[in-house]
Amino acid sequence: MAAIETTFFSLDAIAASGQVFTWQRTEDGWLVASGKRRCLLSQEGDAEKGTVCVRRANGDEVDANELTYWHHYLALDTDYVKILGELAMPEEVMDVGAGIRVLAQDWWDTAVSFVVSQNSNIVRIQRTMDALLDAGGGCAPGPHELGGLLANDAFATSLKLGYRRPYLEALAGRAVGWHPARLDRRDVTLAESMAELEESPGIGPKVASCICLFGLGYLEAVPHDTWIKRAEREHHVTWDARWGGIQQQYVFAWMREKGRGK
DNA sequence: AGGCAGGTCGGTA
DNA sequence: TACCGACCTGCC
Repeated sequence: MAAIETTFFSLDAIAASGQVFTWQRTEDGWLVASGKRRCLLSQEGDAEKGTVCVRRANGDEVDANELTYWHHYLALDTDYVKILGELAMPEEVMDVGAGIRVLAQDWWDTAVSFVVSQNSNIVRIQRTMDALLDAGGGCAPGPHELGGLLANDAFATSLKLGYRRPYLEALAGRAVGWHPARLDRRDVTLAESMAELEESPGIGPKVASCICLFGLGYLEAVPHDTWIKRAEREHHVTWDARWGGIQQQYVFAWMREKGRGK
């Protein structure tokens, strides 16, 4: 099986960070879906120094092409030693978030996940996404497929989307034969991508910034959720212009860890 | 028991 | 522009 030496990397920390809802825990690792691809990931060692094993979903070897894809997906082609060094976050924040990286997810996966996520909680979001992954044969249903699934009233009701259902239907309809311009051109600004996404009902600034950060590679995008607003209010946090999104993930983990206590 | 959860929308000032 | 209540659901 393909093995990758890692530093500043933890599968468990990433899985718990609330940035991805297309991972499912298995006996000895994670069954991961991204777009129409799937793989099995496991890790030995810890966030500071470890080894990640990449296999096909059926346990077989991956070829070089697939390995390159997952290497990028896991942000292992990004220099976190440099970035974390320059972000210079307090040690306490670094410790709580140890091993978190911002994944390079499939944009559609993130669009579906974060429309589902609005005003909800992580347990519930994951349950809905698990049901969608199952319905999609292990991968998130594509736009056309999702539209069909949601048109089935019994299935749609079983997802318990509440008022998010029409939002997801609108997203599916809009994304048939369409994707953000960012995927075609590198020169699309964050503001332009945000505006483009916010044309879809149910996508506001928070969800749009999550899609931009997790699914479109804008590492400067900072999703403003309730925890982050509190961090700004109570701790006067400011955001790095280049990697604010990475910083946000660490602050998010730190705030949630602190919030658990009280 | 009931506030709150990785928000967004439409209405009001 | 800025603020407010409503909104499905169910965790904690």
